[in-house]
Amino acid sequence: MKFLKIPAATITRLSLYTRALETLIKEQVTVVSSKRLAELCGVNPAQIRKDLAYFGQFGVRGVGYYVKELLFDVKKILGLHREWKLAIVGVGNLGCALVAHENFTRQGYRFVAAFDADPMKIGRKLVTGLVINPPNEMHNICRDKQVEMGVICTPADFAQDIANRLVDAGVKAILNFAPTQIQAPDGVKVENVDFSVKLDNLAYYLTTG
Amino acid sequence: MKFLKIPAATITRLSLYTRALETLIKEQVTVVSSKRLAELCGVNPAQIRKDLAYFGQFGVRGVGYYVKELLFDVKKILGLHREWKLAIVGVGNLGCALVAHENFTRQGYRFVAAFDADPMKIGRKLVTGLVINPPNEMHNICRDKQVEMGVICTPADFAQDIANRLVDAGVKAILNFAPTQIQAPDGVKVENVDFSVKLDNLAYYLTTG
DNA sequence: ATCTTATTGTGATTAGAGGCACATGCGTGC
DNA sequence: GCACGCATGTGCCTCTAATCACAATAAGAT
Ligand SMILES: NC(=O)c1ccc[n+]([C@@H]2O[C@H](COP(=O)([O-])OP(=O)(O)OC[C@H]3O[C@@H](n4cnc5c(N)ncnc54)[C@H](O)[C@@H]3O)[C@@H](O)[C@H]2O)c1
Ligand SMILES: NC(=O)c1ccc[n+]([C@@H]2O[C@H](COP(=O)([O-])OP(=O)(O)OC[C@H]3O[C@@H](n4cnc5c(N)ncnc54)[C@H](O)[C@@H]3O)[C@@H](O)[C@H]2O)c1
Repeated sequence: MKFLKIPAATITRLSLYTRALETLIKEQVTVVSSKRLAELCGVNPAQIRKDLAYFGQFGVRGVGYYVKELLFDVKKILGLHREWKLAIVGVGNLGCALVAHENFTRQGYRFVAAFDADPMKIGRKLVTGLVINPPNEMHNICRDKQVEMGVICTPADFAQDIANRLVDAGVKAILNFAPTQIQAPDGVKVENVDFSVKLDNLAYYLTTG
Repeated sequence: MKFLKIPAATITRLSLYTRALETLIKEQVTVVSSKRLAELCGVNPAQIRKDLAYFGQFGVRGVGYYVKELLFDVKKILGLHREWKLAIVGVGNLGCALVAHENFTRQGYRFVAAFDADPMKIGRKLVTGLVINPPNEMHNICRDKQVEMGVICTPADFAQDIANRLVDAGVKAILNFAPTQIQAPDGVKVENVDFSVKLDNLAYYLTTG
């Protein structure tokens, strides 16, 4: 089981499952069937069972899944049982919103470094107390603070350069908000968050049906 | 051709192609091969040709695609040849960043209405001059201003309620930033933008490889 | 202890998307 | 005006992912 290649879509769904499970916990639900969970997540029940089957057996036949246990297990699979250290590059409108967002902290994502090229911003403190540093210190600071993930919130033109610096600083995972395709060497994972693409999808839908 | 079912992934890629084509125009490139475009977008050349083939023939054999023409055609396919009217609900950190974002305007997405439940915010003007209205005026204002897409930037607990109101106001497309699954009737398209899911993907990658 | 009921885990099946490879056809040069 | 080179458009194949359907099995009732 462990050695099968796991679809990327499965990982994405696992993330969704953790959310649904967290709301179930809030609602004091202790046991959930794949059917019910599937409804909450908008997927097929068999899909859930199969997704989980990649990693082992977590349910009880005839009963379902114990919510708290399953949440624990899925979080562990995803690597959410520990804290992750992030750096943000580009503390503009979007960057500030991200740093301020307290859900991330709750989930174990912590911003431990911030960078911006704007001389007016360097040295200033964010609401969280984080000091903004110049980009040329990225290498040293990221290594010092053991940054594991980099978040790019600069204009698109600089994104590739920033990515290179992050990689150079030993960062192996990048979340890119700039609307551009970033090249990274093997062993470095890049995820893009792209609002306009989503809007374009909606535009297409409204245009064509 | 026109009547085949078109994969969602194709639409997403078309959006990527428009970006690459726009940068090519900036670089004064007039003709591009599927091979070159594929490199820029990080996809397979045949994929590009196939994606375009769903909608017609746009290239010249032995030559490639005329950049400007192709951009025009792809934009038209996506419905980006016109302006779209958006409403934002929840003008917090993220909501403000979105409204302030000038790329959207450049692409033809225009925020024509803003809503927030916070009494301190109602009546205030955003940087764009847009006035913040209370949620109970959503129905009338959206209809008045002919809002076509709704953007949800409220905390997750309120997202479904907001979505219902938007649907009620005739909005047929919703971009949801709240980390929750939204139910909408047939004929209404919901797209989710979910940062934490992307972070979770990175966490999984760093944990498992 | 056995039967019933519910729901998992999974092999088989179906659907679909991506990639290959070649025939098609346009432009250029001779 | 003809031949050659080059990149498109597309049929076919492969591979992957999603769904179905059922056998395995746990809990509770009789
Ligand atoms: N704001 C949005 O809603 C939104 C939506 C979609 C995409 N994006 C993308 O996210 C990115 C940031 O958007 P924003 O609205 O925050 O823009 P912004 O202009 O408010 O902020 C950009 C920040 O990056 C900094 N910066 C510029 N060059 C830099 C460099 N080389 N190194 C470090 N920092 C640098 C600037 O000083 C500024 O603080 C852009 O690529 C934008 O296209 C934003
Ligand atoms: N900020 C981020 O980086 C980030 C990242 C991921 C997800 N999100 C999600 O985006 C959403 C907004 O995030 P944010 O950081 O802007 O939060 P925020 O708290 O800064 O803003 C939320 C806004 O919504 C308003 N609001 C609350 N209830 C409302 C209602 N019923 N009707 C209308 N408005 C209402 C609030 O008054 C506030 O202005 C949240 O769901 C959050 O989880 C944000």
